[in-house]
Amino acid sequence: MDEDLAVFKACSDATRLRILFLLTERELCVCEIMTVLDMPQGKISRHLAVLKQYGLLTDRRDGVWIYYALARDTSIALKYVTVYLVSARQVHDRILADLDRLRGLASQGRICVPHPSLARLQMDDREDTLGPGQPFSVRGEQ
Amino acid sequence: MDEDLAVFKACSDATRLRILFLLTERELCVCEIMTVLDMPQGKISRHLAVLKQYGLLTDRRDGVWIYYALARDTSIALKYVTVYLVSARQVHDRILADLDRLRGLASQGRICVPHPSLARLQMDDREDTLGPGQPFSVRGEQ
DNA sequence: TCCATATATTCGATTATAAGGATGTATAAT
DNA sequence: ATTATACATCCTTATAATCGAATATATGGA
Repeated sequence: MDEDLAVFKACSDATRLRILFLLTERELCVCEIMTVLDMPQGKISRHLAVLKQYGLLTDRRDGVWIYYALARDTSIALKYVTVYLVSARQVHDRILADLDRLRGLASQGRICVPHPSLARLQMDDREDTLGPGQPFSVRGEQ
Repeated sequence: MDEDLAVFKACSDATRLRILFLLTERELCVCEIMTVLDMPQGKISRHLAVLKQYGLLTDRRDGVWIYYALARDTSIALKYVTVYLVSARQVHDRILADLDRLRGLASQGRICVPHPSLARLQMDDREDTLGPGQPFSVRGEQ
């Protein structure tokens, strides 16, 4: 219950919501997020700390970089919020633009890019939480 | 997107979350909610106003009473939050207790009770948003 | 050891949110 | 008309969240 409340508090900020949407793509380090969102580093770090404290994120250090990823199964609310994120990411223009920028950055290799062997989370697994025939279907992407 | 954010803001308060859980049972008037939650009327009214302003609730006047009900299909986030509410309401002790008190009140006829012909929302319809075999299945209740 | 980079944290100011309590308003009954 | 009920709203205070800017920490390499 309190964890569920924490999930909604974590999601009740526009910047944090955009970060969460980005993290449905794959795990990301701070510099990738701040570049995509074009926001100062301190701001991103603070929001990541909030998200982690509320149990939505895990982090993993790889040398200088710290990669953040969506946590799994830490609360009932997070389960449904994750399904929401995966389903809604192709609906909102701003999120689509964010994801485009993210993919553009990675392909240009302009900033730190995680080792492909380590950086992939099978986020698409989480579609399975929804039954077939959903209005905001995830199939057909990528 | 902004509507989605509004939904999460609306849910990021313990009192409002408890109100939303209560409203998965059926539409309710203010006096029912304040009695079940044992909170002052002004506080409940203010939270209901917030929920309505954020698009989560509809209201309907019936004489002296104003009945609030969960809105439907006003945003993507609300769709998933509603599924969450229906699925999680039998998991959290505090929510179970709230719902028990609500049913107890109604059966004792101690406070205003909506006309049965008007007061029912087919909230169980919303289970259909989830596929079968969910961890927090709704089937088996009532 | 010294430096550059990536990230975290602190500080102070601003703004947002929530609560209690008092008051206002509509409705219904007498 | 008056009164009671159900609800909304305003005001004030207290607390918490957010931000920009600056500073601190940790890592890896020269």
